[in-house]
Amino acid sequence: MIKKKTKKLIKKKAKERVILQSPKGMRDILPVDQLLWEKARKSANKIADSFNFSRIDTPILETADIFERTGTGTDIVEKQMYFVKSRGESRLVLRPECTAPIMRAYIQHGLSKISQPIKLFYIGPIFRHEQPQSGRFRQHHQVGFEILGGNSDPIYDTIAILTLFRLLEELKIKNLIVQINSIGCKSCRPAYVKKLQEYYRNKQNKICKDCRQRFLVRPLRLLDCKNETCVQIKADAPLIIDRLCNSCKNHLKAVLEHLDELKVPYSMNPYLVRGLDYYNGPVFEIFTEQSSEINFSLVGGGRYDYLAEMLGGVKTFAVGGGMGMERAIEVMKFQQLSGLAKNEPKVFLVHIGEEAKKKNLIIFEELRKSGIKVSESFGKDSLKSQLRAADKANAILTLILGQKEVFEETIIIRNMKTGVQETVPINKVVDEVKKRL
RNA sequence: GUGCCUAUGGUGUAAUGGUAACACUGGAGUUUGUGGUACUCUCGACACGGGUUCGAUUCCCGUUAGGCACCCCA
Repeated sequence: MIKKKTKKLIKKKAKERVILQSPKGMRDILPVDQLLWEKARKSANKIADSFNFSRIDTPILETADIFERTGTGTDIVEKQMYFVKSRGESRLVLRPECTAPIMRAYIQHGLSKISQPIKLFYIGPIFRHEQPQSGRFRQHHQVGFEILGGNSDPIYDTIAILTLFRLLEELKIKNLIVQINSIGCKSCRPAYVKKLQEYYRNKQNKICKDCRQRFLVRPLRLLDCKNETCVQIKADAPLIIDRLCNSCKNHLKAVLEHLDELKVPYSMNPYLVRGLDYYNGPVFEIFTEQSSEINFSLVGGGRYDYLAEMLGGVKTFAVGGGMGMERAIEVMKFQQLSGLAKNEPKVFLVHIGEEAKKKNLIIFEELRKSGIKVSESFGKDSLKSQLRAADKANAILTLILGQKEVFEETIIIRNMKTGVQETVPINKVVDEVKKRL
């Protein structure tokens, strides 16, 4: 007994360290993955630029209000927001999405007063307290494109879809398909919902528990259920695309025609709905086909003409969508499309002796200033280990400086591929290196 | 939030009721001024807490994290 206690105490003392772990569902992005992230960010910037979207950054914290006003009845807002303890009285949350904050900024800064529509894009982290899974995190990053203001021309829906589609293409992701649906507007959706509820009313005892809940709160979600009997019942349920008003019907039709002309592959998904309440009209998601391992959507979006009013602004036509960066990167890895070239050093510095090391520091600066990427392992002293390091760094040339060379004011240039070495005057080293690269 | 599965060095894997093996990686070296192959040496782990036991990395419970499904979503 005593023995055990003592032992545990010793063990405890030895292990008296904090258990360091990133919070659940939140990950470090390590150097090995940064190339992919860099690629994703660069591509987003490139696409944004070519489609004339301007960058906007909004705070990571927002007052809870703006989400609560725009997402009543949605899980994202009701169950998944992170509240931040702060000194003031305002209730702050980590943003669970970016569309509402951007609309907030649009209203707050009077962006409706400049030429419309205004095209905005963003890249940043968002936070949702949900159960992590592959492709699902509590902190994830989205890049999104929003078109605010102007009229509700279907061409803008098309551009929103096209921009995100081209971004995925730019990331070399293959087998893309857009899924599209329309969820109607204020004039046709209520009538449809009524019809849907009528259909389900006498089937209450057949559908699952969740669906009975949905029946009351969010009837559109009835169409999302994967429960076996629910799926059967769903098959005969009225579909919203059959009951759209003329305006919504024509709007959707126009978008589809544009997509046809652009040869963007799409399929109608009459069961597609959105997680947030402010959407109307066409909604879309983008998937990759064929991979059973990846069954999540990479992009989601739609039209949200009611959002501005919900936030207390005037009616503003708007459409947009976002791409999940983690998911896109996951697919890039899965499809092995990484083929990204690291910017590797061209020249490696090797020293023998203290004098040479000092001198090498100067040469390091000279080369660096003249735009040559140079690496070293100043902390190692043996020639062998330094050359080994040069090899691992994939250097093209290695500059070897020993005592003899310091004395003679020369330096050895070694071609790492051929092994050929030449001795050159040290004051011409930059030119000599450039000549050989 | 619910259910099921998992947890051993940095990575990928072993084995065991008596404190852990292998490979890769990292570090040092193979007579000291020459890398990429080979060889030698070396650093490095039983997620955390509790219980059963003479003794737990191993069995049990809890926590945490990861995976999968549901919910939902990018």
